[in-house]
Amino acid sequence: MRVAMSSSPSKSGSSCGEEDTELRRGPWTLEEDTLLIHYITHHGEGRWNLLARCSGLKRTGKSCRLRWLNYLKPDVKRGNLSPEEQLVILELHSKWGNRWSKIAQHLPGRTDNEIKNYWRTRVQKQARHLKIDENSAKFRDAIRWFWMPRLIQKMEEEAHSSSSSSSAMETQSSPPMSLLLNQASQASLEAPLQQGSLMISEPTKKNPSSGENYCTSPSFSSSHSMNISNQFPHQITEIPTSPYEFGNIVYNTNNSLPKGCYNYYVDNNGGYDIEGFNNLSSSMSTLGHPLDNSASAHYHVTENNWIIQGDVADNLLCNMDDLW
DNA sequence: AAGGTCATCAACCGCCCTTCC
DNA sequence: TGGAAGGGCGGTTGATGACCT
Repeated sequence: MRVAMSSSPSKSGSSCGEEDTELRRGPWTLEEDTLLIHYITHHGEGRWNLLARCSGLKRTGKSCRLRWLNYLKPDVKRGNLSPEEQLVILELHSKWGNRWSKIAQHLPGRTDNEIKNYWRTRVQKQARHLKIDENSAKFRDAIRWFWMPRLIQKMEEEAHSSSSSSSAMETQSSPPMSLLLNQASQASLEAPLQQGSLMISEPTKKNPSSGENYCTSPSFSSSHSMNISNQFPHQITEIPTSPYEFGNIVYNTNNSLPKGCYNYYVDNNGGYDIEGFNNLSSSMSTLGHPLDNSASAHYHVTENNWIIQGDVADNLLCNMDDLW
């Protein structure tokens, strides 16, 4: 069937009277919204073409459905995506690609359209800025190694700020983080192309590399640990065997954490810049860092843990607050 | 202040699958 | 069983507002 966006009336039988000759298009008016809400309130969802005919709306069934699902439905969330939600999107997109509706199932209140728009306007934009193919392993690694840790950092920051202001409020507003991440983890288990699961752990107290207590920037009392189980990521090329640095960012491997763990440590500084990221990216590529774009080799994450730490990373990385 | 550019997002399009008759 | 209708999904477009010069 092809829904003709034309003025031709429906051929199917209908008890809802005469059809109009002109179907409306474009932005919905308040009157149309009210009409749609009123109709669905009394008749429920579904049978969208019938709804379109019977409600008096001069819209196609598809248009009505889209308007309801993406905008009018009571449980649709409005406003910016939280860092937790962004993290889930990044994680699930790495598994499923552009399966927006499937990803949306794990983000209560968010629509596939919203997630798709987010990806196109934010994520793809960064790929363009970095001059990296959005589908490349390099870009996926950039997301995993820098942007996801940054989101985790923001989540921690928000958790700290909300806990300091009101623990009661936190229990009201924070559950989506654990909920969503659990869902992402569960989704990973269900995914046919399973590449890993994702969870947020309690802050690690020790630097796994040195065994010493790990200390981030003064304004941030705990490090962030992101554990991602094995089989992930599959594109990464080679692993450094000893710590090495870029500016104040240290890359390290160690075997002190349980196999299957994949840890990021990010400091609390923001204010990154695109150029810095590009420099970092190219530097890492020359040394065979995961940002290397070679797809021929495989990274066995079960044997390694990476550390990224520093206190003036703002000179090296993108400004995540601007990016996201 | 005005015009140009860019980013965002609601809405539409076309394809495809499922359900119904 | 096959065609029509209903509905879902990913890709794309265009209106609008923010920002810049």
